[in-house]
Amino acid sequence: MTDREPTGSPAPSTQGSVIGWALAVLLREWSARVEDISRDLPHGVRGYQVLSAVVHEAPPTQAALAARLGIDRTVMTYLLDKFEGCDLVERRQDPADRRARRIVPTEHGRRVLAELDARVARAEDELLSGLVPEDRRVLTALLEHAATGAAPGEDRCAAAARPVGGRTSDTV
Amino acid sequence: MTDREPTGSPAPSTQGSVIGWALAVLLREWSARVEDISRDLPHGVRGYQVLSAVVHEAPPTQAALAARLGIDRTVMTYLLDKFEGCDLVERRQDPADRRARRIVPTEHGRRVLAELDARVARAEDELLSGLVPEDRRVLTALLEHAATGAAPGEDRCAAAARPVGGRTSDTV
DNA sequence: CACATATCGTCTGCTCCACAGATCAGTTGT
DNA sequence: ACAACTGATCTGTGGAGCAGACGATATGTG
Repeated sequence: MTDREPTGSPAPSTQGSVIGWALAVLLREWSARVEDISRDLPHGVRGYQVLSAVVHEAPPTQAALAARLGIDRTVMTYLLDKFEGCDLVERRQDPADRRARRIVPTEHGRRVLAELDARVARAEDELLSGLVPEDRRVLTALLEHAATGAAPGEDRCAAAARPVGGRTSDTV
Repeated sequence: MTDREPTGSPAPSTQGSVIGWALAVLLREWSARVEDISRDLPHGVRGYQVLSAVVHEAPPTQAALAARLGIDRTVMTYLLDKFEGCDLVERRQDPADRRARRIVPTEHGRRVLAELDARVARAEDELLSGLVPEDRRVLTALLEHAATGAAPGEDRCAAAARPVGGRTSDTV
């Protein structure tokens, strides 16, 4: 009986991890909408993310693409298989390194993505309809900045400064 | 071969959906860290979210809890089974409606969550280490606001004002 | 040049988890 | 009292992801 509750909500929802819940809710809603939009793509949301990364980021290799999206290599394999089958991307042997495959979008893939991007932009705008446009821009900018800083491969060592050992074992 | 597509799009600086990628990266990193922290809990990250919701939000019924976290009812059942087995929560029959179970945390559950919350707070702070404290607060506030507005069940009708019909049929 | 080691992509087997459907218990309306 | 509904649980199934092994290529070393 250390903390005897005052019978009722002691404090509003300020305590606890708001971030985790908010991220989960937003990503779930975003995924649901984008899933709805990119229903024709082989793997729905994931397919959109892959195609978007291929076109906009132009990752040098298949592994780099997988790493950026947090997808396993083996998954990326059969994912791109279907993409090739749908004439959205092509696998070309990199002449410099014949092990690697360069993933290049086809013309069809570009057109499809352009259309999807437009619709996704609208969906995102609707998703954040609770915020005034100014706040939407701020949120997007901060989100991108935070994600860039938190993405694996950026500055891993910063995490080692923590007292108790956290996630220093699993991720190599 | 840079995509020069003068069709409509004025080619904004960072085209493509930044939001989706950023949300995915942040949630993935958040989950990895919280997974590491709440390794003793039955279901890792999900377990933390459930326990957190039970304590902080005190949802009236099991179904409400599931809805808030976006978890299926059937999943919630065996999830709470393990939680009861670990003496973290209790299922009590609601005297008003004997079908419903009130999920109440045990004293042990409260203590465990308090400790986890502290560690998660530190992890979140580290996750957003790329932002200055001021921006962290802004991001958290906007995130919560956006999630509250976008969460299903809050104001669904606001979405119905859109021109083209999008996901107005599937979700209950 | 021969050899060892690392990387890239693919394939295989396994496990685990989420969703659908049926079921039981209890409530509400007429 | 009966029907219709909701809350929670149980069961079966399918798919998806991960670990591990494998062929192909590149690179470093003596």
